[in-house]
Amino acid sequence: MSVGSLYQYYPNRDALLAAVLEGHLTSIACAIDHACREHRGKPVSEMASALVAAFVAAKLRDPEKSKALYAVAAERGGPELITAMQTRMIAAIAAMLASAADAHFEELPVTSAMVFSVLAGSVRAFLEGHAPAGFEAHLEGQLVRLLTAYLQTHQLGPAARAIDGPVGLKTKSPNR
Amino acid sequence: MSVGSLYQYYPNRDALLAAVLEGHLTSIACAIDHACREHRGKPVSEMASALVAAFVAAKLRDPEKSKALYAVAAERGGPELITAMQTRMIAAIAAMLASAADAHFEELPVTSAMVFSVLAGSVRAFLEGHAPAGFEAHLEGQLVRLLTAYLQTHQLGPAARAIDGPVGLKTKSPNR
DNA sequence: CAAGTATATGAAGGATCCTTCAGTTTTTTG
DNA sequence: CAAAAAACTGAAGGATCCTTCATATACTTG
Repeated sequence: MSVGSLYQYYPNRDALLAAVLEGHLTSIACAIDHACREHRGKPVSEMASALVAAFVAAKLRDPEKSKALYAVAAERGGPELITAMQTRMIAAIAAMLASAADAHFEELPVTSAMVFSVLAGSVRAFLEGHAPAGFEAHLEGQLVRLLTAYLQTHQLGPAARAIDGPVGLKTKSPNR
Repeated sequence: MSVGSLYQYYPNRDALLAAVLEGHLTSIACAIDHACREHRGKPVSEMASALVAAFVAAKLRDPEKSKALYAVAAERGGPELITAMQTRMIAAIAAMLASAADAHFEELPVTSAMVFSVLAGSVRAFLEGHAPAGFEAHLEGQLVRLLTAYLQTHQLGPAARAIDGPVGLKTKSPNR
């Protein structure tokens, strides 16, 4: 494909890159949407697994593309697109979390945003190659462990989680 | 300061930006180093608090600068600098974690890298403005909660943590 | 198959950004 | 204070990248 042809489909460089970025983000948002809808009402550990699996699979389907688009994300129009898609994904996560069988989230928006930012941040660090060698094998497993632990921090008290909960944590303010 | 003067101190644009980036990364690495050394032998919850506090404070000291440097980090020379500094910080975290009073880490390099990537990723997401409004107030607290929960996933069994441990988790493979 | 339409191509023009350097200002020295 | 050294300045030159457009190719239609 030649330079001139591109300008027949997009008015300028920014529009072209924005379109590519939008396609990429949309496919990821759809994957997250789907995973979240499929796992409503499940325990948080399953939610964490599903979310991590969906996000990692979507991002690593074409690692080169994902990586290259990080540069585009910072250019004109990028931040707006990202914010919009991110809002959508965080909403999907919030809807799923709200239905958790074994946890209740006092500050759903904050928790959802946190979950998403951890997912996106870790995968980005990995893709940009800053991660130590051999990290790929551990990424998904560690993310599941991390998010499960975080979400279980919000677990319901002994009375409510009698059905299937593992040995519990304190319900609130876990540190200090 | 004029354009010409800059070229009296740096041979070219890349060298100038690399110097600024290096200064920034060094100050952050020092903050992490210090926090890690100060908290050896402590329980993991205190380690998490200290790490989060140090990293967040260092990154948010000059938010505009931190944010602008993300762009530089992707340019020529950036990735090398980042990788070097990151290796240093992950090593510091590993040294601290290895001395935890209430936990043992089977795969120290993986866990340390994970902790760092979560810290860096979340703060970046926040700085780039993709985070929802009012997230600033929650960032630090949520990060502490998240990392504490993750690290406590590696807690020693009932026998070994008799000294001060809270109600424990399973020692290994916490999900599925 | 000829004429018409849609799409493809890449060299040339223009815009933007990096770098240089001749001349000026400030500081130091004897 | 005069002379020399050091540091500063910004317009001009050069390099790189974005965009256009005249021309070529491929496809459609009657």
